Amino acid sequence: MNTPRELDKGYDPGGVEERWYAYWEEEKLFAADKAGSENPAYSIVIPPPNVTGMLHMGHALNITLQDILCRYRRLCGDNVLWMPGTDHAGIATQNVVEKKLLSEGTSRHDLGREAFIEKVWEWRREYGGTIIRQLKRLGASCDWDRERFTMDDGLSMAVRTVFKTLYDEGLIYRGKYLINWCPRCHTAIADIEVEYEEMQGGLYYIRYPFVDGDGGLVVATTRPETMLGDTAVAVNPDDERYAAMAGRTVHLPLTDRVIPVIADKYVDTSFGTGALKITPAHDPNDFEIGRIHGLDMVKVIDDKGFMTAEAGERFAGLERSECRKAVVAALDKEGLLENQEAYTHSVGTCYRCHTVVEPNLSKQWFVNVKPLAEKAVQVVQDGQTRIIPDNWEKTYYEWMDNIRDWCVSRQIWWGHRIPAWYCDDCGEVMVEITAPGKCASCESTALTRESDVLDTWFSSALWPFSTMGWPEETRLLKTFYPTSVLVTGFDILFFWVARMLMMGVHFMKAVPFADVYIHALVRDEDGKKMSKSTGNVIDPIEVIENYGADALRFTLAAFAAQGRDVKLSESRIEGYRHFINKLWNAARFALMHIDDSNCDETLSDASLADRWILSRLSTLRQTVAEAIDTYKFNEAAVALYQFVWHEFCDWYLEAVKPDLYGKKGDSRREGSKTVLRRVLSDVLVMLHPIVPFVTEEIWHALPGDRTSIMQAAFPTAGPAMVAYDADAEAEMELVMGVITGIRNVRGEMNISPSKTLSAEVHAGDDQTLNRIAANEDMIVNLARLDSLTVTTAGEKPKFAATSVVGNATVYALLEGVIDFEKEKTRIEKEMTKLEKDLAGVSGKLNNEAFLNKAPADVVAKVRASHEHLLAHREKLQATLEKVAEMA
RNA sequence: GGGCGGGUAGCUCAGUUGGGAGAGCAUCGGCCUUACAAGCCGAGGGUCACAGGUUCAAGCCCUGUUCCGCCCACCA
Repeated sequence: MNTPRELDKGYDPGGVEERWYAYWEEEKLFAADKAGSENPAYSIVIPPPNVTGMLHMGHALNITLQDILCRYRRLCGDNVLWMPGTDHAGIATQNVVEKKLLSEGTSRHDLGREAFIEKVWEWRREYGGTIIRQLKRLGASCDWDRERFTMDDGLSMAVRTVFKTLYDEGLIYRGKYLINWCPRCHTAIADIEVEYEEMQGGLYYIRYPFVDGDGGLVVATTRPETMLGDTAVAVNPDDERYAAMAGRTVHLPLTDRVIPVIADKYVDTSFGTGALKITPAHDPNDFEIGRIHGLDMVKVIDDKGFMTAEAGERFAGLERSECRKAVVAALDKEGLLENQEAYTHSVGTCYRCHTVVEPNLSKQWFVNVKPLAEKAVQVVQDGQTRIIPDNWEKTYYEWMDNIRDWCVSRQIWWGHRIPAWYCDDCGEVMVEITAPGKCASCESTALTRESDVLDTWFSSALWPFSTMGWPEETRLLKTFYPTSVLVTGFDILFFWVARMLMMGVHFMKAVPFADVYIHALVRDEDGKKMSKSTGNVIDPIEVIENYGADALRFTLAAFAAQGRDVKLSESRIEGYRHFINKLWNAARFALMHIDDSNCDETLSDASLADRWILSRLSTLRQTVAEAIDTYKFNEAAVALYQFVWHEFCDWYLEAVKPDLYGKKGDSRREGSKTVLRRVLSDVLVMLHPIVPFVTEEIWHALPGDRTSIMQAAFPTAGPAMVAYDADAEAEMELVMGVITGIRNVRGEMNISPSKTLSAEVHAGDDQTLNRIAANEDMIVNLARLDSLTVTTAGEKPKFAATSVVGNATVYALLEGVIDFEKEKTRIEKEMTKLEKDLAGVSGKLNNEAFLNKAPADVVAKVRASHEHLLAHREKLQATLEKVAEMA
């Protein structure tokens, strides 16, 4: 293909995106570890979205940043593995499928465990691909042939191996403790899965009459229904009001039980009445006190949130909130409710369904994570894993230092079933990777498998190595573990990142990732976080349909400043869509001129504009590479935006038009065509990680046989023509200044762009004179002049508007047009600004301390600036006087 | 109670060896200039939350105050 393909007038992402994505997949361009690859390995494991998930802005940001890194690294020649997959999301998925069953008039209990699990797999086959398809629409360049699911056989093997190993090491145990119970999901949940919400409630003051003698103790509680399970009242031994009462007994109202008054320093004398009711089976702190004092544990609320028989005949069977009302009414009736006041406090809720959790006594499996946490803290302290931005390190340490045992068993059906078996005959507990045939103790074959499954995060914690084939020693592990970076939001720092570090260090003897890049959270308009379950999500797919995936990606990248949350605005996305279109049109223009012949790596004839844009390009190359290397995605995006729009389009393309439209075969024309092609092609490659679709589309319109832009190389120090050129930059700045000065006059004086002007420049030195004279054509062209005269000095032309640029004074000749009043105002305005700058600079130079203590280069800079300002003012002053005469 | 982040143009936000206050959108004025009106050329707009300190020099470093947001702990 020798002639450039013609591009449509405006960029329409529809169609283009699907076409190129299909092409990339067909060509296997996302595949890692292609045969013979000896290149440096670079790997990322995707934070696996829930299989039930729908793409939200949090995903979009997360995926975009990873995709930028992966695409960039591929362009740099690395052997890149981006491991994709989804999470089985135990509770979330079970909820979804249960809801579906409900709408079909059945339930999981009707089906039974096995049939239900089969239903979930069916659901997964039918709907589980949604989130993956959505990631693809965003452009994610994962190695899809390696896609994993946390319930895959291989991952299941990893889970069982880890479980057994930790059990054998004594780090996993089973026991009856007070855990957080969700009555709706009907399962235990871990401490960090409890979300606290402020709620309006009441504080109830209840009198517990003494058994011997008159009076009683009054306690305050927010949960009167739990009093039915009280087994003591505690007072602080240092509390003069109550100390003597310890050891006495009280009647537990509404029951026929008698409970002791005990002394414990835990009691806060300043809260409520200073006397605390103790319900060991339904409050974590009471549980602790109960253990210390050997109190009975009376469970009055069952697993579904209803009162048990132990709550007494009057209340058994009531739902817990109904029971609260009933208890309050009963107490009131018996005259034992002393007082009742409104009270706001935070209440724990289930992070999945936001039902109020019930602390409940229950037999569960736990991981003793402390020993694992210590090692995981160490590797961060050692710098084996860097957390970026590093202020998250503190949060990480804080949590790890105060970590408590992790309750990993869940009373649901969907998930990794705990690999433990109980002997029906002797009660022996066996933890094995595969089912034991008989009891290790009594040889009975009557074994029952544990019915609980594992917390979803247990399998997620193994993700960096389980996806690569562990416990097998695979080539994948050898090549790509530890991974290069983990990109994630801080909301799952504890849920996921910390646990991966613990498991990775423990089982692989190596950190799971060298870097952890923590990005901001995309919040909704109220500043609340968008969550999978609350449904307050903005749909990125809609944004993609309205603006294109590239516009969304560029916006997210430009927003991704470290340490700040993202609040998306429609107008911002629209602005970046305009940028995509700008790039498109610049390419269209370029393609009108470049052809197969201008691929030269050397330049025989370069104009100032050519040398200047190549110099700017060399700086851009460094800026972009450095920005991506340090996860400053916004800096990369902004630098590219600035270059493409305001340097390449605004100046370079306009400046080279006369050359391009010039005579065929002219060396200047050929030179510019070569530069044009070089810049466009380099910029496309640099932009590709951020906006993959439009860059691929343009890339293929370039002349010559093209492979994918994904197979191009990120611009490096060669070729020689792309180099920093201080001289070109200085000269171009002067020329741009002259042009801008004249344009400014036009604007301020309301002179139509269609009216051509003449101008005169008086240059103060030879270099300035030569530079301006050498670029007369560019100035005439871009300032829309009909003629330009350049001299070393001279009188100010009578009818002229003036601007001062460097060591030159530019006069736009305006005979018959000039409004001297206006001109006077214009110059005075500039003068005011100038005086202000001058005052600042003079102040410094008059300050001896500054001259003595500031670094020499700074002083020199200020001196130079001072001289420039003085010269500038002098020129303006002279002009102003002349203008004032005319006005 | 502990910790973290933030307060910069009308809005959304960039801004690190401390030395020039910036971008996008919005606003105002002028343009169909053959890549682009999704565009072009100009312009206006600031007590960098407040108060003190360090420094020759502070949006940036330190202290205090205040407001907003988030996380953790406690919550009888």
